[in-house]
Amino acid sequence: MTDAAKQPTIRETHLSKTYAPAEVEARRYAGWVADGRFEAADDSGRDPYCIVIPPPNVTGQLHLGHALNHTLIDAVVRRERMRGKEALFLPGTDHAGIATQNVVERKIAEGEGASRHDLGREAFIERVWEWKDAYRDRITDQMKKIGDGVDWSRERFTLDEGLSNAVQTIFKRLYDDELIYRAGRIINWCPRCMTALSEMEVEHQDDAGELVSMRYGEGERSIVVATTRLETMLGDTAVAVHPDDERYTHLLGTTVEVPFTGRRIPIVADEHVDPEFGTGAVKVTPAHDPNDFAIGQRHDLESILIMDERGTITAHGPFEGLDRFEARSAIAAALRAEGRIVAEQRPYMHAVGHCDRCDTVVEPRLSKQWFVKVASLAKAAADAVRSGETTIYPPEMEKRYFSWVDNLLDWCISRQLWWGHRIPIWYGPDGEQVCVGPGESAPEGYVQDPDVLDTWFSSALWPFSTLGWPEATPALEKFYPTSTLITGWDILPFWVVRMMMFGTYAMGRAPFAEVMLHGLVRDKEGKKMSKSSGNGIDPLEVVDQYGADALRFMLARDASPGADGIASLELAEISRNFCNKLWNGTRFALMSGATLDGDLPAEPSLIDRWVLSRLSRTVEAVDAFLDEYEFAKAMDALYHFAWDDVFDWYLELTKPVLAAGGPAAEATRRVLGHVFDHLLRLLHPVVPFVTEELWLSLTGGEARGDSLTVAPWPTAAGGDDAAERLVGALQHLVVEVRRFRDGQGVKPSQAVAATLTGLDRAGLADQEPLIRALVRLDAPDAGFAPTAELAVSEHVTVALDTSGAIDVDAERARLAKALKAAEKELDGTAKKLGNEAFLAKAPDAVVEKIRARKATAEADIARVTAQLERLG
RNA sequence: GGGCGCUUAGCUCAGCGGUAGAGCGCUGCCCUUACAAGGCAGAUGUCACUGGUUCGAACCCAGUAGCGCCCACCA
Repeated sequence: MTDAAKQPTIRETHLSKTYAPAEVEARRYAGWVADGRFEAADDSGRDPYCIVIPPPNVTGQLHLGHALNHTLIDAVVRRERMRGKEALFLPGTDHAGIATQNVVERKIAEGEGASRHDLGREAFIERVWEWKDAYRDRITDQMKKIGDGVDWSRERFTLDEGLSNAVQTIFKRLYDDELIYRAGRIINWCPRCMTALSEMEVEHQDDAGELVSMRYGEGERSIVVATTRLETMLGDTAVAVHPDDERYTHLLGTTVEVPFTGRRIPIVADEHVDPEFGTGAVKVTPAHDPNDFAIGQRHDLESILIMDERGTITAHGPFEGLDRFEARSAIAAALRAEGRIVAEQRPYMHAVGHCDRCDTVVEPRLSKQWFVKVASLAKAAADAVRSGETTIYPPEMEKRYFSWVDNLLDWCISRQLWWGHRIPIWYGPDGEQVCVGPGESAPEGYVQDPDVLDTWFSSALWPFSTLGWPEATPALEKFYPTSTLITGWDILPFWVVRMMMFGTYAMGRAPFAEVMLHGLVRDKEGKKMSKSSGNGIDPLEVVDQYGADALRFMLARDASPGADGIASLELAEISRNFCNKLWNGTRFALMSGATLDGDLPAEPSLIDRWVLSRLSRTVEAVDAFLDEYEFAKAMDALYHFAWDDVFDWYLELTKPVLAAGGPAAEATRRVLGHVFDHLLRLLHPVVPFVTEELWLSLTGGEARGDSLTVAPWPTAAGGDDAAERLVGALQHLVVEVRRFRDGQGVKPSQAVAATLTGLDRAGLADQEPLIRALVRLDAPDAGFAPTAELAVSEHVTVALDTSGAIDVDAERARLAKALKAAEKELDGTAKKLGNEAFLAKAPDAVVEKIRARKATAEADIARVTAQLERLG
C-alpha cells in the first residue's frame, strides 16, 4: 500500500484548529435563549424537575463560589432536561437587607458626604433601588457569560411585588397563629449598623480582651466579681452567687454599693453561677447580658440600659458620653484609683461576638423586637429530614442540620433598617396593634412599625414564593416541592433550615426532595478565597481567558458533596486544554467521516466492540456518580474515557481501518459517530458550549433546529468483557514494543521490519495490520535478519531487525527491571499460597486470583529469563 | 467546653479488607497533517505514629501527635 493510501479519507471541515470559546459562547447562549431552550412549561406532560437558585445578593458581583454553585445546578438541570424532564432552573436575586443598605450608605457618604438620614427614608430607598437595578443587570450578565441555563421569564427578586405579597401573607398567617410576637429581650445589637441581629448573624471570634476582678462593698461585707466588660458595671443590679456556695452564705440578702452610681444592689443566690469559676461571684447586668437578664427575671431585678444604640454611655455620672470601649478603660482607671481592682488579666482570650456584616463587636442589649416562635416550625423541619421526605447530601451534614433545628432559639426578625420588607404591624394611638394582611389597610390614625424584616425572612419563602405563592399558580402546582437544593454548606442555618421551616408551615410539605451542600472554593494553597486576602479569582476573568466551559469543568471536576473545591488559573488552563482536546478529537472524527447515518453495525469489529463497551461502562459510572452529586468522580470518569480511551487509543486504532476503506471503514465511521455523539451528550451538562458547537457539526442538526440541550441523555448498552480483555492484551503488546523501541533509541517515525508470532493464540490474529501500524513494524522482506527477539507476552513474540547492533545494555536493564518485578510478584503470591490459613479462610475467588497471578509471574520470569540468556 | 473531619508520590486529591492510583509537576524522545493547549515512554510512596482485630489492613478497632472546620451565655 502506498503512503497516500494509508491516509484516512479526510473530509473538509469548517472547524478551526483550536477552539475559540468567546465567539461560540455568545452566539450559542443567545441562540438557546431565543429558542426558549431553558423555558419550562407549567402545563406539559413531562415530569417536573426544579431547582431554585440561591439568590445572589444584589450587593455586588458574582464570585467563584457563585460560579461553582451555578455550574453544579446548571449541570444537574441540563441533565434532567436531557432525561426528558420539564426542567426549570429558576433565577433571581436577593435584596440582602443589611449588606446592601451598608454598601449604598457608604457609597453616598463617600460621594456626597451625606447620611441616609440626610436623604430621608423614601429618597434613600429610591437610591438603593437604583443600585439594585445596576447590580442586578451585572449579575444577570455574569450568569449568561458562565452559561446558566435559567428560565429568564421567571426571574424574581425578593422585594418584587409578588414576593412582598408572599412575605406579608405569611407574616399575617404566623401572627394569627401566634407564632410571631413582640417582646423585650436581650438581642444582639450592632452599634455600627444600628440594628438588631439574630444569633446567626453574629460571628464568635477569640479576641484578646481583659478579665478584671473588682471588689464591691467594704471590708467583711465586700465581694469580688470578675468581668470582661467592665463598663457594664454601671448597669449592675445584683451580684449573684451559687446557693450552695458556703463562702457567701453570710452575704445573701445583704447589699453592696455599685461604685460611681450610689446604687445599692442585693447579693442573690442563683443556680446559674459556677462556683468554680473566678471568685464564684458574678455581677449581674440584666439589660446587657442574656444570662444576667435571665437571672434578673428570676430575682425580679431592675434592668438598666447604660448605653445608647451607638454604644455610647448614657448612665449619668463621670463616664456619660464616652464610647463603650473608652468607658471600659476609664472605669478601670477610676476603680484602680479607689483600690477596688483585685486582679487584672490581660490579654484574656475569650469569645466575642462580631457583626458578620461589618465586624463591629456586637452589644447584647435589652430591646423590644419581633420574634418568630420557632419550636413547632423547627420540629416540622427536623421531621422532614428524619422521615426521609428530604435527603441531605452528604449524609454527614445531617448532623449539622439537626444540631441547628433541634436547638433553635426564637428568631429575632425585626431590623432597624430601611431597606427591606416593612413589618406589616400598625399601632393605634393608644398602643393597640394590628397586623395588616395583603390588600387590607390599617384603621385610620394608625402608624406602621418603622422596622423591616430580616432579609432571611423573605429568603425562607423562596422555593414557593418564586413559584407564585400564595396564589395557587400552575407553576406552584407543577414544581413544588422542588427537586433539589444545591447550595454551599455555610448557609445551612441561615437559609436551608428556615426554608424547611416555612416550607413545611406554608405548604405542608418540605420544599426539597434533596439538598446537596457543596463546599467553598479555595485557592491552590487551600485558603478560602476572599477579596480581603487578595486571592480571589474573578470568574469572568477565567471566562475571558479560557472560556466558560473551562471555568465550569474546573469547578465541577473538583466538586463533591460537602467538600471544598480548588480553583486556580493553572487548573483553568488544564480544563481549557481538555476542551481543546475535545474540539480536536471531534474535528478529527468529522474529518474521518464519522457519521450518524444508519444504525450501528450488526457485527462491529473488535475495536468497535471495545469502544462501545467502554462507552457503556462510562455511562453507567457517570449516572451513578451524578445521582449522588459526585461531580468530581463523574468528571474524572468522563475525562479518562474521552482522553485515554477515545482520543489516545480509539482514534489511533481506527486510523488504519478508515484508511483501508471498504465496508469495515464504513462500519467504523458509524461507530465513530455514535461514540462522539454520546460523548458530547455526556459532557454537555458541564461544558455546554463546546459540546453544542461540536455536536451540531457532527449531526448537521442546526438546519433542523436541533440542539444538544434537548438531545436525549445516553443510556448504558452493556459491557463487553471479551472485547475489553482482548484489546487490553493488544494495548499491552503495543506498549511493550514501544518501550523496546524507545529503549533502543529507535525514532518513533522509523519503520522497522519485524515478524509477529503467536497472535493467533492470543486471539489477536485479525489485528496484525493494526498492531503493525501502531508501532511501525513493516512486513519482513526477503533479506530479513532479526537482530532482536521480544517475548512481549505469554503467547506473542516479536522478532525485529533494528538495522544494526542493538543496545544490549539498555535492553538488559529493561529486562532486569521486568524480571525483578515478576520475581517480587512470584514471591508475594507464593507466600500467600503457601499459607494454610489463607487457603482455608480466604474466599475461593481470591485464592483463584492469586493462583492466576502466580502463574503469570512464573510465565513472565521464564520469558524474560530466556530473553536475557539470548542477549548473552 | 462540646461536635465533625483530615493526615496516601514534590503539589492537589481518589482508593476505605485481597497486586498502592489519578491529574499537575518532573525526566527522556518526538514538530508522526486532529490537537505542541499535543504524542510516546519513564522515575517517584516505611499510605502520620503506636498497639490491636484478621489468613490478609492505606482501608476495621483503640490510643498518640499534628492540622482544619463548625457550634458554645463560664462572668
